[in-house]
Amino acid sequence: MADVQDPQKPKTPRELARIRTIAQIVQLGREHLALHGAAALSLRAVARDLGVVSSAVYRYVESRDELLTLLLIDAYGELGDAVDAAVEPFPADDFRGRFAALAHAVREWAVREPSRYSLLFGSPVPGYQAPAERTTGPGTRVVTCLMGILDSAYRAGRLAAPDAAVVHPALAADFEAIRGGLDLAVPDALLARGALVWTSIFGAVSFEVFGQYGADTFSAPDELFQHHVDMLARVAGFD
Amino acid sequence: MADVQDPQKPKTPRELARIRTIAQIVQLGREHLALHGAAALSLRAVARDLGVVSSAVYRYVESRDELLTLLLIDAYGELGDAVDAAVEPFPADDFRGRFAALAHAVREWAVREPSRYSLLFGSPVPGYQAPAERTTGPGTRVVTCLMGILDSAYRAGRLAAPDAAVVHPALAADFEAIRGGLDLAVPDALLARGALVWTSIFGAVSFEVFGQYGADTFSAPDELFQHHVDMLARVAGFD
DNA sequence: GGATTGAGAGAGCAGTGCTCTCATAACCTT
DNA sequence: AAGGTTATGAGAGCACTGCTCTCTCAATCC
Repeated sequence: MADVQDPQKPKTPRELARIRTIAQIVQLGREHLALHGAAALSLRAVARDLGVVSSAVYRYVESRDELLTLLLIDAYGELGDAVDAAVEPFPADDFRGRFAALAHAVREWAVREPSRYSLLFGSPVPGYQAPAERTTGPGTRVVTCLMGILDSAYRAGRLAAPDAAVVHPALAADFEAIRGGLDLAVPDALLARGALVWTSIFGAVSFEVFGQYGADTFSAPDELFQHHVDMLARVAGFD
Repeated sequence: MADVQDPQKPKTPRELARIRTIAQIVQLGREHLALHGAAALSLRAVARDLGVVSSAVYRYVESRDELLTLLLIDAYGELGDAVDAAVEPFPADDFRGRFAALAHAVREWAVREPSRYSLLFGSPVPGYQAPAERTTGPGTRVVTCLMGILDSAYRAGRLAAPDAAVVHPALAADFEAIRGGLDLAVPDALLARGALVWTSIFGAVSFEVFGQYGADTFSAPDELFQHHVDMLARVAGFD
């Protein structure tokens, strides 16, 4: 039997049909997610839209949580693509520009896809725990990109020196692991600054998307975010 | 009939019993919320714990959303109390200390009550819209406290001057409204800095509570947050 | 004491996730 | 091409959800 793991699988028709059906389910799930939100995502409703009885869907998707995981990966991928596409046009040495592009790309995607952003960065769906081994890869694309920009700027000598604040020794090992994992050169203090900037971007986006600012507190959210990004670029140490 | 609005209502026994029952329902809801999370909050389960059939609960609580609103207000109140209690012991002119106390109080409450923190600052529960007129009051206690600290520091001349970044004119009206509403004196640029610090604190707390940092990326989350607060105090302009 | 009213029970509707069995059609092998 | 295998979908069913309705009864008020 030749069912050793050959990378070029011949794909029987049945396998192809299966893949197509799963893609349809994910697509429908994506629409339901965008329309009604994560917790309202119903396998039965997806089945109805697929023109099939609910139990049939379980042939393709193990459970509702499994579908959520698929949609999670799907959304992480799109966000990562959006960020990459926004950063790429800027010259490699325009660190500030790339940083600002990243931040605005995150925000724009979040505003465009609030339900999917909520799935990624909102409160965890109750009873659902994302399987780390399948989601950490796509889930770390944005922070990897951000840290890459910081690191390049540091290597180019274009990142302001760390301020007085000393990084607590208990964090040294963690930072060293991050540095190793992402192949970075930035010292601890700058890495900590990067982490703060990272959380701040998502804090600002989440406040806006989740409506924490209040109904009509800010009539010009674009300009508010722009200003935040300006300040964060300064915090990060760009030029 | 003397049912004009007299502030000292005599409280008939029935009214008292009703209030007691509602308090019991909220208490049970709080426990369910803490244990199983917001979306898993079930009126039927609360009814079971109350030793009563589900329809009976509807005599006291209009709907599941109504119960969520009660729990929302409840949680906002507790968070506000925690923050106030943490800030209060510091001398009125130790602005940096009060600021740090506020930040740590938020984080500690969030870590202690992740489900309730999620209800307040996580993705909105699907299909549920918090009634602004009942939640904005308790919901703004923390930011009011923060802005109060900033404002006091500013009035005392203990807040660093704003950096070069110019605040976009489109934001002027919004900032003016906030200033008026909270009776503040801080100029736009410092208010914007305050907003950034505010979102950054909650961004960092949310990342930690919602597990966005990754499973065991940081072995010393306390020290990481401490460092973030140090940096944010600098950003805010304390001393 | 009698009328009123509020509380709880119970049935019921429409929806959910998920499991099971059964028939059938598509597929692969000989 | 025939026959065995298997993936697929249907349907029933269980336990749960929110919520509505009606009915009964006891507590309260006058």
